[in-house]
Amino acid sequence: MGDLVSITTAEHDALARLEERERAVRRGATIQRENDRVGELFILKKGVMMSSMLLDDGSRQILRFLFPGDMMGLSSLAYREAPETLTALSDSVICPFERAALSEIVGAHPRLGALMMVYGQIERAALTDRLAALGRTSAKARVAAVLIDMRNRLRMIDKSITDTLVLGLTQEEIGDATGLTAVHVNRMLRQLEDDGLIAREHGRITFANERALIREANYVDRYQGLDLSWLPAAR
Amino acid sequence: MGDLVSITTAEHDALARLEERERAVRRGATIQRENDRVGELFILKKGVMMSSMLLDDGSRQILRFLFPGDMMGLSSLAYREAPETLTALSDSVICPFERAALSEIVGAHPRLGALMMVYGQIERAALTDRLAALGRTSAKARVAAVLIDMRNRLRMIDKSITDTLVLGLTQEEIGDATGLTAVHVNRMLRQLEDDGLIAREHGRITFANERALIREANYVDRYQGLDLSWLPAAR
DNA sequence: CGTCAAATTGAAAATTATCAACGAGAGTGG
DNA sequence: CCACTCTCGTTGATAATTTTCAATTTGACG
Repeated sequence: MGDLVSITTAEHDALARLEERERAVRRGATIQRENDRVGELFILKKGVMMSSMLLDDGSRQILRFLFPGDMMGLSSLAYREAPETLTALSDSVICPFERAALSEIVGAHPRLGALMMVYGQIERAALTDRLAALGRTSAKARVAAVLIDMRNRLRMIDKSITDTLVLGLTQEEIGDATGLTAVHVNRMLRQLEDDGLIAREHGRITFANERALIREANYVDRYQGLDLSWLPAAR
Repeated sequence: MGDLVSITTAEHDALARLEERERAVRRGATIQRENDRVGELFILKKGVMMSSMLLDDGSRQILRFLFPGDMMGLSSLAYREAPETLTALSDSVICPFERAALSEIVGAHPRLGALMMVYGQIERAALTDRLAALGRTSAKARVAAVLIDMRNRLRMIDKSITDTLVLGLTQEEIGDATGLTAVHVNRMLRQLEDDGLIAREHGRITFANERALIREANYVDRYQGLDLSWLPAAR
């Protein structure tokens, strides 16, 4: 949240209290399973995770990739049972906390409450972008969008990333995020490569023509264009 | 919100202040256009509306259908420019209000702030369900899901609706919501009819086999299974 | 070196889109 | 009251996209 607006010491301390406890999570481990009774909320401190849903026929839809600083399991605020599954894509560190801790913070620091609403709207915009992508864009565009999104969000943690990245996703995972089969993801990656938009060597992807890739993907960066001028003063 | 939890008089009055101004909107009219500078937020008081996005190639994705009681344009809380378009599907009445009004309410009534977060999570779950549907279910299932969802949400306003409803959507609109063409929506409706799951006569749809329809659609009602026991006491 | 998950490729099948035509019903102006 | 027009729904034929199935190949790692 500190990336959105500058935070006072008191606010910082309040947020830090959410991160008092830490828990390491291994790649592949699930910390919240769909339809299980919900428990804690989490902040992702280190690593990459994903939120997903499983359908009756066994297929999986990845809803969102999660990066350090993201809050996870907010559905506990509304539901008795979790609507989504949370799984680590890399070895990660999470900070579990209670719903009550959130209530307290928002009570004591109204501006942080407002920031959470902002955070919620950014997430919402990201979800609706993906909805539009799944509903109305080609397989190639959807794969391109995942690549760009991954790059941008990884860059928020590690500024050194520019046009080359290690995805850390299998083609099956890309397929589960884009609503495609792993086989077709493979073909789309090859097409993007043949078109000269990307280059690949061992799981490392280079953006050979970033502008064209962004155009191909219909990509909009939802961490841009924010307007936080209305936020209440810090207290 | 009063449907979620019982509301005190003070809370009720605070919310009523958001609905002081009213504005009638004609079917087809747009009250917020994508990429336009955002202005007010709205509560839908009467009628049915939709939120949608337009893609570069001119195709449209309907993100969500909106019913009385829904808040609209919350993206103004985060963005300078609107990420989605808001359009009336029937003659409607909306109540515009300012961001500041929301801040005040949340400041004065923490429990209403918490309820807004709950509301946000319900919306989120609805969006992720649709994401999974677009990514991983068949055309027939997606069309069935729209029918059931419409029925359930209309029933929240009008309890007399049980197994028959007037959709109020063209097949093109159903297509824009499900990521299909109008032609294919037509064929899927015919299939659902041939399968004996629904019956149709003039735009009126009857659920002939509700259980099978829900199974076909993979439908989960996100207004069920809420847990609001953690909410702070009213103040 | 052996093993196993992941990536790659080809061929065939299934799903969905596109194109084109026609019909039914609702308003509109003469 | 009668063309006329327009949107919406319907249907058939064909094309494009994506999946499925079945092999291989590659690379990482014990």
